[in-house]
Amino acid sequence: MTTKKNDPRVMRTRQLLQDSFTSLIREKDFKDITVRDITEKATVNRATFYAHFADKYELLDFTITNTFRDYLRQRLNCHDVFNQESITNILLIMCDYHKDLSSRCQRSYQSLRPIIESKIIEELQNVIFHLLLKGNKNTSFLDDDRELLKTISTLLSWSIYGAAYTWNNDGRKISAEELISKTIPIIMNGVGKLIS
Amino acid sequence: MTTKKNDPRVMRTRQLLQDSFTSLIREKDFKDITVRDITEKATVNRATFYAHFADKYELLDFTITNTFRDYLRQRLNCHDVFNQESITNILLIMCDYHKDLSSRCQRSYQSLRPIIESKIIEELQNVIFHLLLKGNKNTSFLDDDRELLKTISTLLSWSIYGAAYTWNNDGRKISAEELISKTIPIIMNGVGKLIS
DNA sequence: GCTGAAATGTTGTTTAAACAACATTTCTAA
DNA sequence: TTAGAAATGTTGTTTAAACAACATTTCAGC
Repeated sequence: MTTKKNDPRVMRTRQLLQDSFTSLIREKDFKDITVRDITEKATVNRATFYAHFADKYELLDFTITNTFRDYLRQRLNCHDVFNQESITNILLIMCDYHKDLSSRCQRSYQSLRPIIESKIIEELQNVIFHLLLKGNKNTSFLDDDRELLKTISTLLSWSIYGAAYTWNNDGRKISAEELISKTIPIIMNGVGKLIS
Repeated sequence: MTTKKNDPRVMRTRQLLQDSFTSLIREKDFKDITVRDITEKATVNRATFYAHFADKYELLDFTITNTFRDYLRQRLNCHDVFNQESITNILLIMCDYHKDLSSRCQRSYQSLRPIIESKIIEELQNVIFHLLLKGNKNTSFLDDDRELLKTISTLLSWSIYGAAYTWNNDGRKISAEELISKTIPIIMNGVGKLIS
């Protein structure tokens, strides 16, 4: 079966599985959720599950990537360019995201973290990279330039993710705004000269 | 295609079509709703629509019957027997139903009425018949008895439907409770001696 | 450790949904 | 009135979902 991912049936099935999973993750720890649970709630045959995902980890990846992408899109202005404002916004978004996730997945937040971390950062890295690209549209594009932007977006995505995660995990002892005012100068200092 | 109606795919498709239709009926008059509109909103192929329903009228029937049945089930105690209390309750339910329907289908209420009327009454008739049956469980069942109960439920369903419809359509100049106190005595008088 | 039950994957077959293409009817506006 | 656009039905083919049956792994309780 060479599942065309634009077939309405395929999209529906994936959506049903994703919805079912998001609903289950509110109630149970990830490790206690079985494939059977997921497919039953989704009213999808178990064999169909395996036609789409290797196992529940792959569905987790899919779900996390999707919802996080939506989350970003919703709160990011599509005309945004890389600057202090947009990076500040992203840090704020990441703070909220961790806050939301940890409350929405009470049962699983800790066990999920190591699994989803890389996906989130990857997505974040991508967004930042594209912000950087847009800011440099007119300049000629040597491979070296691209590499530099890649490096910057890697560093930024990890540091922003890490800052927000640590803030949330340590109990949010300061406000998100305080965190931002402490963190952003350092971040922007680091890349300031490179991209001006 | 001999559509087994307990296949999850079949149930899902019908539900999607029904939901799409209920949503469209809020916005548009029934006559302005095309089969294409329905299937597009439901993300179901148009040909699939015709595998389930002959035309939009059949979907209307299906939807009305379904939602009305749910509406009744929700507000009717399953232990109810035929008596003044349960019939009063049914009249009240029918008043609410007409009130709801006329507000929810502003665009179509008048054009829908003649089409759905028979389905609603049929359903109502069924419910009342079963209430009557339960009340007479122990007595021996001659065909003549059944016929009498049939006749009673026909009369009651039409009169109750008619009373509620007229009340709603004339602008609800009295409260539902007033309507009930005026109507129920007459209704119960008519059948009173027959079923005691 | 051993056993049986539950969960996980896998496979072949059947069935319903998607799709494209077509003929027919109904509307609409020039 | 008439041309063409849109909506309605219909059909044959392709594809994905459902299903049942199976082997394999995991795991809890004895």
